[in-house]
Amino acid sequence: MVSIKDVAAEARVSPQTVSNYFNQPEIVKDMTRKKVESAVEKLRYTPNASARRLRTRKSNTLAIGIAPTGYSPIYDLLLHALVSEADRSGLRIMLYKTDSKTDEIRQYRSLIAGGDVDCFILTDTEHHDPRIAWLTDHRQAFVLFGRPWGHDLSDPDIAWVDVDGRRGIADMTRHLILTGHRHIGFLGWPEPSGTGTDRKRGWQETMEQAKLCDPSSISDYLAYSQDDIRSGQIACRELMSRKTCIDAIVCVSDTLATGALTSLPHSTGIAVTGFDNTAPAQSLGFPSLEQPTQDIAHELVRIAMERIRRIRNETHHTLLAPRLITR
Amino acid sequence: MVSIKDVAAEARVSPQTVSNYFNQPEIVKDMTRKKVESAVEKLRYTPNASARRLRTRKSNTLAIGIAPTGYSPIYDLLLHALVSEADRSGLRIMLYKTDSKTDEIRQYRSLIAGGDVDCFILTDTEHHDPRIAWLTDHRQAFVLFGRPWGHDLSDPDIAWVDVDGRRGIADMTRHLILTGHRHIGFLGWPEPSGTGTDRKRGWQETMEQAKLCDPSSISDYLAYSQDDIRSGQIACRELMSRKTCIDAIVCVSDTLATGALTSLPHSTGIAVTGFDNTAPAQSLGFPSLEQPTQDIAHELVRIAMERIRRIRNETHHTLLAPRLITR
DNA sequence: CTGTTAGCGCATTCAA
DNA sequence: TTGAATGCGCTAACAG
Repeated sequence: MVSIKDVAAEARVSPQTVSNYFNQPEIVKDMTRKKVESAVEKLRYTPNASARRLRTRKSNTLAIGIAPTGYSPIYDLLLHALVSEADRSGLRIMLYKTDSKTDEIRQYRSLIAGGDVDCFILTDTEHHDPRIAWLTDHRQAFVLFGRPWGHDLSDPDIAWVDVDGRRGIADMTRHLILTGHRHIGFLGWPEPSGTGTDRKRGWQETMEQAKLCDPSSISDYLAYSQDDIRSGQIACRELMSRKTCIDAIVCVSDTLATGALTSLPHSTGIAVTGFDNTAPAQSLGFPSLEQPTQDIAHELVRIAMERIRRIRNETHHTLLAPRLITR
Repeated sequence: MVSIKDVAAEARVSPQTVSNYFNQPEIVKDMTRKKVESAVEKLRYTPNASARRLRTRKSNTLAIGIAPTGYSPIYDLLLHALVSEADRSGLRIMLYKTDSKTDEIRQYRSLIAGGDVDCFILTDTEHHDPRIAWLTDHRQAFVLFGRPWGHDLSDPDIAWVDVDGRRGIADMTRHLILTGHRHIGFLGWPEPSGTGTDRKRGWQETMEQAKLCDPSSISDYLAYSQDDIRSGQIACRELMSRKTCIDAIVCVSDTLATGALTSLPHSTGIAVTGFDNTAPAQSLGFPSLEQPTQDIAHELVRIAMERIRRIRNETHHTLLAPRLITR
C-alpha cells in the first residue's frame, strides 16, 4: 500500500505538500505540482479514504435506504443515476436497510456515530414522518426524495426533491381530452397518501377546468385501490359498473393501470393510463409518465452537498416535471 | 462525539479494555463487562468506523456494481437481501457504477486504494470476464453472482453463487409435460450467453429424455431473441409459423414470455412460461421461476467473509435451485 | 485478564 | 510557498 509519504519521498517534497496538492492545488507552485503529479502517477497513489475520513470527520458518503419490497418501480434506475451523479462529485453511495421506520432511525444512529455517512437520502416519505424530526433534532444533513407532506414545504430545515405528479397527471388528462375522451375516471390510492392525493388533484382540476365534471359529481368518477394488480382489477370493475359511461381511466400507477387494463374486456376502446413508464406500460402498451431519474439524482446530490456544507442560501427544494409518454 | 477514552474513563478501565469489550468480549471478565456496558449505554457510544478501518485495514464493506439499465429484474430484491444479510454480519454495502467493464476496473482501483472495500460482488458475468483476471492478479477478494463461464467452475480462486437455471427450466418443462403438453418450444437468448445456454439445456434434456424430441429435430422447436418484448413477439411469431403444432413455449425470461404471450392470439390455449417471477408474470398470470434472493444473498455474504479472511477450505461456490411458480 | 505503548494515513496547526 | 510536529479514534503487540 502506497501512502502520502511514499509519494513525498518520490517527488522529493514533504508529505504536507502532497496533501496540499490534493486538497488545495492552487497553493502549490507549478513546478512542485508537476513533480507531485508524476510521482502520483508512477506510484499509482490514491489517498486512503479511511484516514482522510478520520482526520476530516467527513465520509464523502451518502446513504440511501432500501426497503424489503422495493419502494418504487423506478428504484434501481434512481439508484444508478444517483451513483453516477455522486461519482461526479467524488461521493460514494451506501445502502442501509429500512424494514421499519424505527429500525431506520436505529440505522441512522449507527451510521452517524461510525462516521460513515455525511447525508441521508430518504425515500417513501409519509405524513409527519418521524425520521424528519429525528434527523432535524440531531442536526444531521438529509434530503428527501418526496415532499415532506404535513410540514411546511418551504421550511429551510427540510430539503427535498420531488416529481410533480399533479402536473404529470394533468398533462395526461389533457392528452386524453384532446384525443376525444370525455368521461375520464380516476383510479387512485387510498387516503392519506401525499403522493396519491397530489396526483389525483391533477386529474380533478383538469376535469373541472374542462367542464367535464363538477365538484359535486367528481366522486362518481373516482375509485381507490391498494397498489397491486388484483386490487386494481376489482376497483376498476366496481368503478365501471358504477359509472358505465366512462371512456378512459387515469391511474395513479402502472400497477393499477395493469390491473384496470386486464380487468376490462378486450377491445372496449377504453383508454387506460399509468405512472412511471415501467415494463408493464411498455409491454401492454398504455401511456404513462416517466420520472426524470437523472435530474432527480442530480438535484439530490447537489442539495446533499449544500446540506453537508451547511449552506442555506441556495434553493433547497426542487419540483421536477415527469415526461408524458403517449402510445 | 464520544470516543473510546470517554467510555474508559466513565467505566474506570483502560481504553484497551473497552476495545476488547467490542472485539473480543469473551476475554473480558464479567464484572468489567458490566461496567463497560453501562458506560457505553450511558454515553450512547458507538465505535468510529473510520478509525477502526484505518487501524485494522479492513473496511467491513462489500461493493456491488450497478449498471445503467439494471442487470436483472430481480436486482433490487437481491440488493435488499444483500443489505439485510450483510447487516447481520456487521458489513455495509456500497455501490459503484459499472457503465463498462473498463470503467468498472477503474472503480476497483479507486475503491481498493482508498481502503473502502473488502470484497467485490460481481454481477452480469460473461465469458472470459476481464474483471476476474484483474481481481485475481491484484489478489483482491471477490465473489461472482453468476458462474464464471469459460473458467474452471471448481477453480478455488474463483468464488461464485448462482441459480441453477437448467434445473429450473427442466422443472418447468416437466410441469408442462405433466399437464398434457407435448410440443414444447423454447425461446432463448442468442449465443454466446452462459446463462441462456444453461437454461436452454434444461429444456432440451427434458424433452429428449421424455422422447418428445430427438437431437436432430430439436432446432425446429427453438428460436432466439434479444431480451425485449418486441423482439420476443417477433421471434415467437416466427417460431409458431415454422412449427405450427407447438402447444407450449418455455421462455428464458419473463420479458420474452411477455412478448410471446402478447403476440399469440388470445385463447389459443398455448402455455407460455417465464423466468424470474416478476410483475409481468404475476399480472399476465403465466408460470415462472422465482430466484431465491435471500439464499443468494446469504451465500454471497458467507463466501465474501471467507474470501476476506482468506479461508480457502470451505465451499467457495454454491448453486441454488429456483422455485417453480405454477399458475 | 488488564494496562501501556505505538502507530495506521492523513490534514491541521504553526514555523521557517 | 513548504516543512515539522501533533493528534483524529482505534487496536495490535506486548508487559504487567
